[in-house]
Amino acid sequence: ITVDAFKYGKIPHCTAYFLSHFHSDHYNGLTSKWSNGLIYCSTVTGNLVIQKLKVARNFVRKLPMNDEVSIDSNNDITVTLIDANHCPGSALFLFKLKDKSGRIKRYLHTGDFRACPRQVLHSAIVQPQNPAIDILYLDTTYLNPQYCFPAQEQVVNAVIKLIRKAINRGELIPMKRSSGYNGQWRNKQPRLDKSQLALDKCKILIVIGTYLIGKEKVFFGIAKAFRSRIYVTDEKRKMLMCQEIPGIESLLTNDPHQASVHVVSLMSIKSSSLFAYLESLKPTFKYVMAFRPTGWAYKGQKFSSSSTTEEILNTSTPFTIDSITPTFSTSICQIFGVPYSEHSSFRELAAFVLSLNIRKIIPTVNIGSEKSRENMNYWLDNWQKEKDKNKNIKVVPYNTVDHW
DNA sequence: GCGATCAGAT
DNA sequence: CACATCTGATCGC
Repeated sequence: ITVDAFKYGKIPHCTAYFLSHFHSDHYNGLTSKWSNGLIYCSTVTGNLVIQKLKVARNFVRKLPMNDEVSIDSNNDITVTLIDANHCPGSALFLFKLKDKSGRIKRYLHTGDFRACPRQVLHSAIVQPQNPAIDILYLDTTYLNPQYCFPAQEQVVNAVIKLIRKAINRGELIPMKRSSGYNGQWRNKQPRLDKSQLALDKCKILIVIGTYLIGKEKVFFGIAKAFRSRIYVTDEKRKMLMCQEIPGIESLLTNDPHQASVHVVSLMSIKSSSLFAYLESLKPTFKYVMAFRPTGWAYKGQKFSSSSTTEEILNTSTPFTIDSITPTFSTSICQIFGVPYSEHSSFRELAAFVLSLNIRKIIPTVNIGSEKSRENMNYWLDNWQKEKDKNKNIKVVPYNTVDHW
């Protein structure tokens, strides 16, 4: 069995190639010519592999979420897919492998994930009902105390409030950029009556930067709040159609003038491109507010190596409308980085590891340098020892199953 | 002239 | 600087 290992071509003795989610750094090497073995993944990821990469159908095995399924004739290998909360179709893989003596070994591979209580509450792994996980392969992208961004929901709500504030004003809100020069501001104060309190009426365009797949909750959330349709390219529409979201088609449009919320590539969120974009959409739009959702956008309080586990778990990360500052701001164009992450924060990694009984943890990200491996192991060892002290392991307390 | 690989930008 | 690309240059055939 391998996970996200397509760039090596045929791997000796590998009979099952698993794909955790549809991001290119994970499916790298998978092309229409693939014939090295069966690919196992979620339904959504499978749809994308067939649609986008044109991999032959008979090489793709779409697996259901949450059910334990056997992948060999002897029933010696089973897998259970758990929603990874990363991008649509992303999954954690729980493998159970029976060895020659009949003992079952459990391996949990997180792929890329944003840890949440729902995952550790899954009947296949919840403590204390389940045996220990022998090996956890962990997405350690933000396993560093400086990464303490807020919940996705909080970020989306703050963005909606910021947009509403601009609508109420009838134009963009003058804001200080985090550093450097801002362009000239006009003095005019538009006056709006109530009928004009909508994005299209005040000609404000909302632009969201995304990759091929991911950040859907940001643009669906904004579109819903302001009753706007969503402009996407035909390419992006195809990607979204693979996700089997009910009623999605009436929300999308390929006419940029028919939607106040536009989804574009993250790379086109820069001032030069946005001015040109705005110009091309005259006179439908006069202003543009652009958002780049990314994990590193948060400048909040940080933990240090002296922080106790209790501090880490109990420290919240406040995020409100006032936390949002533009990286670029003129009277017609603003760009905001918002800490909307699809990887676990440092805190969430702590909560995830502390909620499970794990024999051994193998980090899968930031493993290039010795220094970084040492730092990560420091925290992982701390949390593992913490559990040894308390003996009985249980799920770290939470308010909602959606996030710690 | 094509694909593979890599530096660079965002 | 992380992320997950995308673009453009360079290398090999």
